[in-house]
Amino acid sequence: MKRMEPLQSLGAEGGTQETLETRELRYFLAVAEELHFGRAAERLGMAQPPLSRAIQQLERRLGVRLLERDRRGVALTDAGEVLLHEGRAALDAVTAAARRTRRSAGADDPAGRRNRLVLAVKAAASHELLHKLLDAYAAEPDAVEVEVLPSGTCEQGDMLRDGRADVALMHAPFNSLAGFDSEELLTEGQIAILPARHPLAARRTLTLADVTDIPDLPLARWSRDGTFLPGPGPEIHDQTQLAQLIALGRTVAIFPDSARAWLWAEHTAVPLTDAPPVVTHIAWPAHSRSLPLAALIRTATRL
Amino acid sequence: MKRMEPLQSLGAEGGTQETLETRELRYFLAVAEELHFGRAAERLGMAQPPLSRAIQQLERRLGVRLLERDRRGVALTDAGEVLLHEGRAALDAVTAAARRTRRSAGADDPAGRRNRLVLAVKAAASHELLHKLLDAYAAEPDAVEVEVLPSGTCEQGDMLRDGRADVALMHAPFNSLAGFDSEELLTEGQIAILPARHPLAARRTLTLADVTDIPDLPLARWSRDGTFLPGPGPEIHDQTQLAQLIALGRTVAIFPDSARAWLWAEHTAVPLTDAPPVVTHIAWPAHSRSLPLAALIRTATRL
DNA sequence: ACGCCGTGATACCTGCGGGGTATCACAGAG
DNA sequence: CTCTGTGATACCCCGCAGGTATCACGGCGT
Repeated sequence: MKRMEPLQSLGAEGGTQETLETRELRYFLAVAEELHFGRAAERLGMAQPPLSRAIQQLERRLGVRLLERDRRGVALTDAGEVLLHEGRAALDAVTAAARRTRRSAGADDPAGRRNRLVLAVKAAASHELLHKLLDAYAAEPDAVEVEVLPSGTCEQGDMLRDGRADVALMHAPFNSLAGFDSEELLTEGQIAILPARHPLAARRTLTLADVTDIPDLPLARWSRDGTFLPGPGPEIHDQTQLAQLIALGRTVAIFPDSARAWLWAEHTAVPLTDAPPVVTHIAWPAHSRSLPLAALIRTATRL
Repeated sequence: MKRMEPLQSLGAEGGTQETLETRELRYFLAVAEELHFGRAAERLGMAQPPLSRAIQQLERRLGVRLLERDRRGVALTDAGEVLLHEGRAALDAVTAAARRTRRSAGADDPAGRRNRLVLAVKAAASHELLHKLLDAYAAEPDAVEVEVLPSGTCEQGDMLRDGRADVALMHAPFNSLAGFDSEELLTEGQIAILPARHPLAARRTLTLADVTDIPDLPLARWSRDGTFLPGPGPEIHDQTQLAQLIALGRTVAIFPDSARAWLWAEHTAVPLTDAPPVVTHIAWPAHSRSLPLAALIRTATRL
């Protein structure tokens, strides 16, 4: 019955060898994003004092000053900025690990379907391609369930990073493929979608310059994570709304060729000669080792 | 003085919403790698019973069976396999966050040099290129300190992943660039390095087939994370040792062109006509936002 | 000038849970 | 049938995460 002595050697000069806990990362990210201990604590569902203490302890453990407290709010130091970025990535990786583990056992699915794949797609984009892909994959001998997860404007990358999705259809140059493996699937030109009655709708082709500066037809602005870039055009939340506004002659929009699939009678599509081509890729986390995923990718590439 | 009630709502059906703690990941990885609770506990510097409990609790929290205990050791379930892979990546990301944060404040450097870059290179590869790169970068107006970190055979990727390095020189197809951003720097052919006295050393060119099956000259085997692939050739730990063995007429080796820089008098280099070209890339974590890093990359691309 | 907010920091307390030791249950080997 | 080595249980303890109460203090309104 010899009890083990404390054994926390704790190097004399402030040993900071331990790896961070995700709790500490969560706390720091909350503070770094809010730049306000009170609000951060509220967001975390805890009181402010323990938060302050936890951050201090984190700074001590890292031996690095992360925040400049200025008696009137908080500012990030350079090191804090680094931890904000790196910590986000790390936390995403941790939640991805949990999500994918649960998914592989069907623990996050009401029907308990094991080992399914989640495919993130920009809502209503690449309908044609998606349809063909799903059909072709379903015909494969060892196909697993594929759940199609519609994602907001540009967040397929986030979904791959934090494990909500296993694989995504992404559209260069709108989505960044940085950090993922990917295969090219389809290249298409872009079209301007105009009200059929508008004079420009009669043209055979247009240029970007033609479309971006039409006095009576300001270009629509899409929401990007809830906020809108400033500009004259209407703020668009979903595609139906956009389609209606175009039909009413209030705006123009630029889309890849495949958007012709959902045009209305009051719409006219005119090819843009100088718009950059849109390349649809299938993308997945670079470290993935899933066999069903590999099969899906193989199917996609020989589409 | 109203005390807050417990408030841990804990969803009726076993709420498992929380994000994993890195401690749990560390524990699981240890067990999953050792496939033995006792050894894993020892490696973690703790006793076995708390480890068992922690893993059980992890399984409960995820709602997933990770290990098949079979009264004679332990086996991974499918879900366990997933968590092993994803968890490694996640843990790497967490330690990378800590390392890079500390580095950006100079907290991990005896001299306390802030904001330096760590460049991982395969020891003694691309001498020429590396030299030019460092010189060119040092001449830049806002250059920071660059620490050159020699890395073992193929672990530059690991070093980028876990934050020991910020940027690396990698050699396709030996290193996998998956998951990183990269720019191509240099393409070179490969040469066979032979003992000067060997008959084949007289040839102008050789093919892979010529070199791989020479009865009296078995191809050297490099150590890969401490172990060696089976084969007849000598086991090589470092380049000097290899050079000596070649000089003694005991083995052949295949290297990129730039290896000519360190040849001895007793060596002869013969171009291989059918060896795949080696492409040296500069690679960095895709999510990196560091300005000094961007400057280094810019310098590298215009060599 | 002076109290009044609102900021983050401190002081102090409590309870959960992470970690320890002792022991069990059991499967295979001798 | 014991002996050995596996992971699981039982039980205990104390460290620390988290709570409340309060402080120190910089702006700011009147």
